[in-house]
Amino acid sequence: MKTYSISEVAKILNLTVYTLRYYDKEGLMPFIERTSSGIRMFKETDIDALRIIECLKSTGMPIKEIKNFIDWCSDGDSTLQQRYNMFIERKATVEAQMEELKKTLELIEHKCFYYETALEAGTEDIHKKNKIEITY
Amino acid sequence: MKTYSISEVAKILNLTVYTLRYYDKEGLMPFIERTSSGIRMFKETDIDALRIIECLKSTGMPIKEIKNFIDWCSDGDSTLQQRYNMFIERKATVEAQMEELKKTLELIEHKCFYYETALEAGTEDIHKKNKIEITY
DNA sequence: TTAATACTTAGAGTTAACTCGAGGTCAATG
DNA sequence: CATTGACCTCGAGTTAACTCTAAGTATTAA
Repeated sequence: MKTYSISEVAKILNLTVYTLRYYDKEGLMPFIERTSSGIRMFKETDIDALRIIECLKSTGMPIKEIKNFIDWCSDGDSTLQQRYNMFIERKATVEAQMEELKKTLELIEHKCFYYETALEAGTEDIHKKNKIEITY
Repeated sequence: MKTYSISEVAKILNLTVYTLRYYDKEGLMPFIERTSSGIRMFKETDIDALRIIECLKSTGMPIKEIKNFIDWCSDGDSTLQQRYNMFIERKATVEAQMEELKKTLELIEHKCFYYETALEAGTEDIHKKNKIEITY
């Protein structure tokens, strides 16, 4: 079974070796095996696990909470409910984030339009009722 | 014209007074007027400006870059192009973030399904070809 | 066999974004 | 006229997530 070095994994996942070692130090990678001389050997399944970690991270989950999940995984079937609950909760937060982003995008698109017309007019004043105000 | 105190604005925008003062310290609020005794008086337009700041922040823009934008606003029409470019760029990053989130959501939904079936079966083993592996 | 290269650890340093404490001012109320 | 509460500044402290340095080990290539 092929294994990967830390720098190979860093390249694959677009992370730095520092970050990977930091994750290991924080207990996010209890599954990584080592050579007799202590060098980490990453299996394909380890890389998949890291992808899940990255996925959770991208939902804004702090590393300490991700560690809880990793610990539950090591604990086996007795923690299935917790893990399920966690993903259901994550699903809700991501959906909320998408809603947030949608609103953000709308405001930004409005501003794009605002500046487009201001550029055409050569001045922002066309958007101001009262020309003394500055609109941010 | 009605004005608001810092604590009122904090309540409206769901921020702390500490955060608002921090933004001011960082130069994000050069437009806020003060009473003769130095107390900040927020106008409606100031609150709108803060909403834009929050919007930019929610796209992941660091405060120093938001400050650039605020400075451009104070500089007037000569910076219209920069500000337009900035919003176009923000639009692109938000769209990329939405794509990212979509993928994240798919993975999470997959995991919800994974744990749902595992819970029904009472064990995670049903998902494993090789029952010795742990799947994270 | 020696040089280069990639790995190891422990622990210190960095950065962003708050977050707060101390000490002070000011306006209103009993 | 003293007290209360909301405001002020300055600067220190906190936290998360890296990011890096130093000192050392292991593997390969000439």
